[in-house]
Amino acid sequence: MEESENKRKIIKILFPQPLPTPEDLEKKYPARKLIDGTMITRIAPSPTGFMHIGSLYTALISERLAHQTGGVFYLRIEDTDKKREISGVSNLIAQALEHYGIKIDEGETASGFEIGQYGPYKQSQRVKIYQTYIKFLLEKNLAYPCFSTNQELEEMRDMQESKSVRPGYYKQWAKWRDRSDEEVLNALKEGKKFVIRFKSGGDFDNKILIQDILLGKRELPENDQDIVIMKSNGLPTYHLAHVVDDHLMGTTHVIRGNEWFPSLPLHLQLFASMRWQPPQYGHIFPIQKMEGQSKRKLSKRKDHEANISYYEKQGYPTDAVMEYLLNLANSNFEEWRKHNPDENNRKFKLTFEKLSSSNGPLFDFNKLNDISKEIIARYSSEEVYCKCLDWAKKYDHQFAETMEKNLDYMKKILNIERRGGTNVRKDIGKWSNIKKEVEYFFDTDFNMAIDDIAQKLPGINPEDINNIVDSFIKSYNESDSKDEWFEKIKKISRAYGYADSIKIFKENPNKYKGNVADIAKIFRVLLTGRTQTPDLYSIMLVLGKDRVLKKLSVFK
RNA sequence: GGUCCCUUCGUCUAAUGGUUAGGACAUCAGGUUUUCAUCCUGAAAACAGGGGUUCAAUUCCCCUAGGGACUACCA
Repeated sequence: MEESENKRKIIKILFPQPLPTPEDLEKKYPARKLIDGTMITRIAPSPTGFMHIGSLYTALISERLAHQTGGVFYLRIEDTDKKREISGVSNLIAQALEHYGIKIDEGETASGFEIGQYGPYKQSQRVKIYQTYIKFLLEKNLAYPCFSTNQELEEMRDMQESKSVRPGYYKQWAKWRDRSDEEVLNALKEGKKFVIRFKSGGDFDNKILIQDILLGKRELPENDQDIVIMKSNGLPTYHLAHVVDDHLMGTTHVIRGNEWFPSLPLHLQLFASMRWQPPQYGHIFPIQKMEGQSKRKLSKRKDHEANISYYEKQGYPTDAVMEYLLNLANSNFEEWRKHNPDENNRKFKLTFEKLSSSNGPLFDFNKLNDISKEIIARYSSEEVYCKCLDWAKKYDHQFAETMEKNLDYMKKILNIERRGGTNVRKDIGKWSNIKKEVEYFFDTDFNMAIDDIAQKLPGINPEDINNIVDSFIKSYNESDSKDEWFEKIKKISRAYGYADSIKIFKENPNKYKGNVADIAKIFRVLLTGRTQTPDLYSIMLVLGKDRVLKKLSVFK
């Protein structure tokens, strides 16, 4: 009798302020009405830096699954670690999600407003909720205060290591687990710092059977660690917050990184001790990178491509990044895209079954670039112009200015080999490439060194070059049709001992100095400084007579 | 150290108790195109190793190796 009296005292000291009861909270956050198969999913990042490509990946998967099943996808900010938090980042996450077209139904949106009935969606604003359940666990004798100092814990760990026993705070190592209420009261009166620990009933030698959506049936040892559920600053740890929030917010499927897999027994234990139904879990592998001989997780610090803002800075269309990730998630996406080239990728049905359970994939820029080129090739020149301009306004002001000043000219340039025809150009993979691709259209003071030119035109007699250019200039007429224009090129080819078609040249390679492609190459190099460009005729048309002549005459 | 996960072309992956182990990207070589591209065709390229089970194993089982995750008052 006296014992429970003391216990009440302890709880009163621990939580002097009034708290809602678990019943209050159940009423405030009623279970969601679900139809069979509806999924409620979430993304729950911690605002400790930029948004990781892996978070975007899990967000994408979670969102698609929720919305495909008529469910809800929400954003919850896990900001219980005040030391590592970087202010302003939480909204960056919402903005990033919006930027990539991942629609959240609940949580703080990009504009800063919170929507949804199950909020607040920021854990730091839910402290009372967590404390309600911590108090509940204390009352049920499923939790207890622990006054061990960091130093004591460290010493304990060293001891465990030296005896080579499993480290941690459990069983006989859990010093405060079975202290009397008097001792606890005394410690509190002395004003000692404390945390609240979960009192685990688990045994490490027992195995529990779990069912992961992606990994299937697995066995894990029971959790016997008395893990901290409330830190000394009164905030909950991830484990407690996860269990409370995902229960109250009605999450049905938790998709998260597989670094959480080992703590699954703990989470299930917590759900059980609250008598709650746990959600279904799916643990996905992180996107990795090769370093030397070994793979490793994409690191926030070391790898610029870990940060999703990298892709924006580079100017990859958001769809390209999304489709690349979709492709990683379900490899049959590729097949679907092939048969549905013009569909919005939202029409693609993402499935758990196809979600790979293999090791973490290596990030493949070749693949991203390819996907991106295909996507950009499908855009009209108008779209290319607008999207590129949007990008340049943010990341290349000078180029943005150039684009705006030369709006019509720029559109003409971008329109070359892009009018929805069958032979669309696929050489632009990201907006930051465009500048280089159109450079020569603006470079009127073209002053390429003669040596450079000769280098790009090996095997062609410099004197010939001179004469060929001369003949061309003499016959050049800006209003020539493509056929007329090419006829002139052919004529020049013949005049200087070059075959006027590749076919003819191949029939008698020894008869000619080269073929019409070599002649075209001369003009290509002189006009653009490069050997690979879009259609030459179109380029000249867009450049206009003045620029063409200026560029050609520079060589003289 | 302990616990757990993973392993098919360079990369992402498909499939299967019996297949010439399929596709995509990348690479290379041809071809079409009046130039450059696009496009088309083709080539090279993989079941980590060793044991079982089986008429038959890449597929099932075991071991080994390699890789990864976790082992915080971080998430």
